[in-house]
Parts: sequence; structure tokens; C-alpha cells
Amino acid sequence: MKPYRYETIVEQIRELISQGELSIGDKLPPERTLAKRFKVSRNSVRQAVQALAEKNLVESRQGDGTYICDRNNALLVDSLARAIGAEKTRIREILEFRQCLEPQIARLAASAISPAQLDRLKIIVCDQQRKLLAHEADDLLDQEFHSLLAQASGNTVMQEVFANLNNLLNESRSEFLQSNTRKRVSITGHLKIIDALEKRDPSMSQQAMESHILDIEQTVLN
Amino acid sequence: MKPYRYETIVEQIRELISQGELSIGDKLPPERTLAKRFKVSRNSVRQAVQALAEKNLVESRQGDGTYICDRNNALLVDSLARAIGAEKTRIREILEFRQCLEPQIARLAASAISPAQLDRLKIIVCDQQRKLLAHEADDLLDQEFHSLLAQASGNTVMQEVFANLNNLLNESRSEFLQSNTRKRVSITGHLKIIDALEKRDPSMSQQAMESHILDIEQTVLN
DNA sequence: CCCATGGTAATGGTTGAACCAATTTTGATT
DNA sequence: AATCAAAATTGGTTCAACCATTACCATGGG
Repeated sequence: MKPYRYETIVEQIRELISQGELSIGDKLPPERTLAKRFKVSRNSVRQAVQALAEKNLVESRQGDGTYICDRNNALLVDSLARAIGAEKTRIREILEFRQCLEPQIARLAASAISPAQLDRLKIIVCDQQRKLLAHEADDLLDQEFHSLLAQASGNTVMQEVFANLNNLLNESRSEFLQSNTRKRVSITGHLKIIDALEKRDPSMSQQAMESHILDIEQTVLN
Repeated sequence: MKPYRYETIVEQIRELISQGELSIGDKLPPERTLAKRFKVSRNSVRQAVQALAEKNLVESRQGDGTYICDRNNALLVDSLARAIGAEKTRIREILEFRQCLEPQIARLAASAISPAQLDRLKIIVCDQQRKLLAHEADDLLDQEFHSLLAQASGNTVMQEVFANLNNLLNESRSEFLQSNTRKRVSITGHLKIIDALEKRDPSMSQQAMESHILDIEQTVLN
């Protein structure tokens, strides 16, 4: 995947930040200056700035300049954390977040899930087992399982938040995961959840999800 | 707030979708065509497309075209819901989501909150009471209270998700809220939460938040 | 001395045209 | 019919100019 021009510029701007050359509240250099500095057209710089603005990391004021936002500094913290190498903290936070949300989703899904969705969940776990035996990569099956559950809750906001969360996970996944033990942990957890959902037992589903994520947490952070 | 050119174009493209002229998986008309059709420069069209791509609503392939994504169709669902006028459903979903997440946040915050943050919460509620008596608008105080709580949980992912959620809320707030009864509900709920946090009692905090959001739900959806 | 007022420069927003790069389509050749 | 090369289509990038808004500053009146 060749990155687009503006994406490399986004990275360069982030470097300026994590190298301390710029910090929260500061005004970015004018677009024309950045263009010369990075040896690209002003248009590409603008694309990068717009991408950052779309994520509320930066705010442009016509006639004034572009400022680094103080709110929503999570992604800045993230790039900082990446620089320091404290990626595990972020993983733990993501898991903590999931520990809060997903059991509740499972609870809702127990009442709302359709037979077709239940079948789809079973298919996913089947595929997981197959890939475990065939020593293939788990691909996105785990992610798909949890996303489908959010969908089964019947709440579009859940799905939306979850989609965003997946983006976060994709950012910082990669090295972790994909061991055989983790695959097994994932599968046994999913089976228990499906069992609870099939009985349409909300609190049992909630509990199954709770211990599932706890298992993941221990496997990943051991 | 005068909207930027590309924002109005994003809206126009969404209209094309919700009017059924385009649907999931379809290829968008070429940028040059859209530019003529909307009577804007191709560059502005490209800004709009990039904004949509940034949210994974659309995917561009050089030399081929721009396609509407099937995944992450939440925002499409949203614009559809808005078109039908089913805004209440969305509100209910957002509250259901908060009902899942926020009590857990309160639970975490009970252990992690700092005295300074606790003071800040008290100040917010004071301001709320003042504005209630002075018959002024609640502004963003309620939002600030809940955001600060997410911050007090000590988890940056929480804050991040919450910031995004606020964007959603801002989208669909406006007409609702702002009645005097709702202000009172908000304040009494917040006071109980602060009380529980001060005792550093996780399950009491969780419970206080649970009934607080339940109150909001009943007030807003009655 | 202060601070309004207006002009000027700096900065982001928008446009149009041209060209590059990747892909699809077309059509001629074998 | 299959294959390959040329052409057309489409998104990606650059450049140069201009518009709209804001900050800055010098000037002059209180």
C-alpha cells in the first residue's frame, strides 16, 4: 500500500509534535511555509490539515492560522505514547473500555438477536476453529464476531462506536495477538457466549462476555 | 457558522444516497462530473470525497472510481433516519449506549478521581444551579460534567470515545432538553454522583449514574 | 497617554487548468 | 478466440492566481 502524499504529511506534522517542536495550543506554521518545508504543493498540505481537522486534532481559522486542539488530545497522547514505547498502556486502556461496554452489549443482544445472526456467529466460530487447525491467520474473524454482536444489540450507535474502535485497534494491533493460545482462548470464549445467547439469558451472556474479555486481557498482557 | 463549501457538498452527496439515486456498493459519478453538477471546483468535490473517505463511508481507487462502502454504514443509516424523521429512535439509542457505558465509567472514576477533579465537578454543578436560578441556558455544563467524569476514569480511550459521542449528541440535540424540569433532574443526579464519588464507593457511584441516566431517559422521552 | 480607526500584510479558502499515475476499455493483430 | 498495445477514463498532484477573514500596526483624535 503506497501511502498517499497527504498521509505522509500527516505523519510529518505528528513528528513535529512528538519531537516537541510544536505542542498543544500552538499555531502551526502557515500552509505555504509547510509546503516549501516538506517540498510538496500547498494543496497536499491542505489535505493533511483537513484530515487532522476532521479528527478534531487541529482547528483552522481563516485569516489567522491553524491551531493544535487541546480537547481530543488522545491521538496526540497516542503518538507520544508510541514514541515512548508505552503501547501496552494503550492496549490496556482499550481492553478496559471493552470490559465496560461489551458485557452490556451481550446483555442487550441476548434479547434482540435474530436466529440468522446467531447462525452467523456460529459460522464465524467454525471458521476460527478451521483456521486454528489449518494454522492459518485468524484474519479479522474475532473482530467480526464482536462487531456482529454489536449489530445484534439492535443499536446503531453501538455499531458506530464499535466501528471506530476497530479503527483504533487496527492502529495498534499488528505485533500482538495471533498466537495459538490466544486463538484457543478466543474460540472457547465465543462458544460460551453463543451458548448463553442461545438460551436468551441476558445476565449469563453478560457474564460470559465479561470473563471472555478478562481472558483476552490476561493473555495479551501477561 | 457559515459552512465550508465542501461540507455542503458532503450533504449533497448524502442526499443523492438517501434519495436512492445511489446506494451501497455503487460507484460515485466522476469528480469532474460532480463538480459541474454542483457548480463548484473539482478541488472542493475532492475535499468532500476525502472527508467521506476519512470516515470510511467511501473508498477511492485511482484510475477506477469512488465507491460507497458497505461496512460502517452507520452514518448512512443515520442520514436515512433523519430523512424519515425518526430522530427519537436515535436519541433512545444514544441514551441506551450511555446507559451501558457511563455507569462503568463512574465505577472506575470512584477509585481514580483526584480531589481537584472532584472540586471541578462541584463547580460545574454550582454553575448549573446558578444558571437554573438565573433562568439562563445550561450551555454545555451537563456535557462537561460527563466528559470530565470520563477523564477522571484515567482512561484516554474513554475520553476519546466520549468526545466523539458528544459530536453525535450535538448533531441531534438542539430542540430537546433545556426545560427547567430537565435542569433540576440533571442537578440532583449530579449531586448524588458526586456524593458517591466523594465516598470513593465504586458500586454506589455506578448505581447513582445508572439512575441518573434513567432519569434523563424518562424526562427526554416521556 | 490611550485607544479608536483605517489600511496593510498575513493566512486560510476557493478556483481553474494542467499534468501525472493507475485502471479500464477498446480494438487491432495474431 | 486470445493477447497485447494504444487510447480513454478516472483519481492524485501541482501550480498560480484570486477571494475572505483576521491580525497587526501606524496614524490621528480624544
